Amino acid sequence: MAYTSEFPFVYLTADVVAFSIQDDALCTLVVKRRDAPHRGRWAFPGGFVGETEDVEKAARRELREETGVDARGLRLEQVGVYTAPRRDPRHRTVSVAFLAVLPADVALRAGDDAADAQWSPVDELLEPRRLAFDHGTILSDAVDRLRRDLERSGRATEFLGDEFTVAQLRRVYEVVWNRPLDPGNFQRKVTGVPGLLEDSGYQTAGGRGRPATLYKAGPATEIWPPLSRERDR
Amino acid sequence: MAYTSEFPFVYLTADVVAFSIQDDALCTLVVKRRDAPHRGRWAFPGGFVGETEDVEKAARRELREETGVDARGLRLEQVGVYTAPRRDPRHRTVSVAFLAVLPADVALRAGDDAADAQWSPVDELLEPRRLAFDHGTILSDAVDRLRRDLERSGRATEFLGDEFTVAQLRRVYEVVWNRPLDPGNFQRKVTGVPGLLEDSGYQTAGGRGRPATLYKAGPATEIWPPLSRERDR
DNA sequence: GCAAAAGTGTTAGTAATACACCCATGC
DNA sequence: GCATGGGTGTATTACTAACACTTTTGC
Repeated sequence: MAYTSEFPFVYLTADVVAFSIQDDALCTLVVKRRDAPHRGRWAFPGGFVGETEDVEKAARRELREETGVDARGLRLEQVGVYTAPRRDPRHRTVSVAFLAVLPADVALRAGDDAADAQWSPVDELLEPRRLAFDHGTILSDAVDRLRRDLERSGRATEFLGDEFTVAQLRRVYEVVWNRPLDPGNFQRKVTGVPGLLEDSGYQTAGGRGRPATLYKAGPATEIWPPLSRERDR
Repeated sequence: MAYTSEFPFVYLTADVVAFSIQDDALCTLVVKRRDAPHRGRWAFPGGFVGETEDVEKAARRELREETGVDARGLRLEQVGVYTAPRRDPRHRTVSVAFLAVLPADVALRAGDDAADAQWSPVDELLEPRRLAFDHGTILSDAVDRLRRDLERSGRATEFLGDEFTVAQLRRVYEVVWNRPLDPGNFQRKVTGVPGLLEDSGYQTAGGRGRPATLYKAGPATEIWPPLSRERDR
């Protein structure tokens, strides 16, 4: 027994909701729980924060340990904190949830703490009781945040590799927002934001149709005016 | 010594950033700290969350205990969680920050835990070292959130009483955004959002100029298209 | 009447939308 | 040639922004 306290305390954990697009579906990285509670169910990679460890750093560490994804240089964004008194039946545990975006081709490797790690479609995970603890709520909040982010930020490029076409970027938006976008208007919009996309000088080759310009993500982080996803609901 | 743990733990606190407009300035409710650390400096009302207590409930309780503000029915919104290992020098403490909006005329009463409670202008509190702990960062985040909220939500009415004029509502926006708005365009915009404002049937009397219609907040919670504050920076 | 504040009209510019159309490639 | 997807042109509609103008009060 190593720690004592005069006051009630809580455990602090960090969880990572890592998105990517697999087979044209928005997916998140989940690991199968090996131990009780919720043994055998899926959960987001995450775990206890070290005594003097930064929460964001703990999130990166857990992501690497449980899934093999190297999170150095990955942008983590705080989604929220989950604090319900009985959300973990063992002891009160407060979880800080982070959102991350990964390209489709990252390599996975299940770690020691997890029986398995895999990409699962968000649609399936949002069905009742698919996820352990309150991770369904966390996922729902994270998806909302991601959808909003894409309106004003250039984050969508993080779903893609270093070089990509406008059509690939549009596909990201269509999958995340679950609605079709007009190819022509999208093209004009994103190429018109100063600093958002940089022409790599290369083009696609070998596909059907006219070759497309390959772009790199530019220095701009904000899209103004924002892309609209709601106007015509 | 009441509590023991095998693992490192943290204390959980809830803090409330309560905004109101006093003398045409955006203010937040702060209390003077009676004890170390940061004795004598200003901090947001807040404190430890009870063992089985909901965090949001703790926030309401602390607001009432430390400032005398009755927080029943008040809308609290999570701003974020603050977790830096040394943010409290005594022991690692994780704070969940909430944002609230109050009308200008709420009654204050300093509570047991605080030597004093008062409204202070945000501009002053944002100066270096005015606030205890990392409350300067919390305030900065809360102000950003508030400014964004006003773009799309009808929250601005919470700064006012039950009945108010369009000019008073516009003044709220001008103070929070710190920029002038065109009276005519603002009028058209807010009265044009279905369900945002409801005509109370009354008018102002006794002031200079033409009497204004008194409105009540309507059921609409979303302003679409949003009010724009950035287009012409 | 005059000042002041509420509220409306008008116009120009900007952006979103829909969709026609041309371009460049594989086959 | 034809199909396919990349990319541009263009008309319509919607909204913003600027500001002139009318309305209704106190003095």
